[in-house]
Amino acid sequence: MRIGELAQRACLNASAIRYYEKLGLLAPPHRSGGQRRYSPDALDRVLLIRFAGEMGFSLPEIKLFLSGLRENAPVGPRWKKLAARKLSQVEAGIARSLRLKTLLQGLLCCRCASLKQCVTALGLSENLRLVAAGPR
Amino acid sequence: MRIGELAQRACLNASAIRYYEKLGLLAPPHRSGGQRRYSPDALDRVLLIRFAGEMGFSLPEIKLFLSGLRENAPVGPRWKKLAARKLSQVEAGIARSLRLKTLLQGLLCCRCASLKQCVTALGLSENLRLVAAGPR
DNA sequence: CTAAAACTTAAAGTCAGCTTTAAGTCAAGC
DNA sequence: GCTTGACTTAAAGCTGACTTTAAGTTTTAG
Repeated sequence: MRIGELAQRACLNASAIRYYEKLGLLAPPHRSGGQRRYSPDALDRVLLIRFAGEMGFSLPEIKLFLSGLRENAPVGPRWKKLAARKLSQVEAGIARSLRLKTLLQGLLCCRCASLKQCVTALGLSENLRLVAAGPR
Repeated sequence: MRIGELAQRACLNASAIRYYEKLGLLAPPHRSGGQRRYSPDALDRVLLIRFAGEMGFSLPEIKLFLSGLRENAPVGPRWKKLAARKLSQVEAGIARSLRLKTLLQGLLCCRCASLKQCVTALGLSENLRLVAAGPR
């Protein structure tokens, strides 16, 4: 498989594949006449990287846990630890977003004469601190 | 009030205040010997900007709705429209994060022999599309 | 009066995750 | 053999919300 086909199948730009390789997330493949040729396994790998990315893991984090990933190896404690940490981050993000939602709904429904009044009427200085204490 | 005091009271860096001024979110204040001097109202304005920022509005968006903000003017339809849009974005983000949470929990609890098996066993290619269809 | 702290500016740097550009090489179809 | 499209590289550019830097000015405390 050439890089263009791999990219297309993974719904990525070819430059992203090269970028992953440069970062060490993807092993340098065989080359034919200077051009990269990929085995079908590479697609799995790329999809796994994308999947982890969608889960909110950064590329260095993905590199970290893929580096310990052997073919058919059990899901290790390192991965579990990372995933648990990410889970709590996601939960914190949800909690924060729910507070935001409540605030936005409050602002949308209120009948204050001005936005400023509205903000103070809702006692947002307290909520502001809660909202500001987001994830990451 | 000098810029340092304003910044401290708003829990910001002074450079952020100057940045807001440069973007047109904050009116250029009086100057004494070339240095900015702020009225107490400026603090309200800055806090309102920060608050909107915490709500997920970008600085251009904030500029847009603050530009129509008059002292004690009623909350206008423009603001309502922006806020409603932001609300739906926040809701979409929450929905996405909840799916992520479910997936992470599934991955953490499963007993698959390998991460790759696990990912395919959970039918993540479908969820992947759902998760990928996030806000923004 | 002096030293330090706070201020001024424009421009460049930071972070992530890529994309774009420039200038060139390789492969495929006719 | 020639054209077109896919590929190669390193380096620069993009977004957003600032921060940092460098070099200079003003204010304040002692």
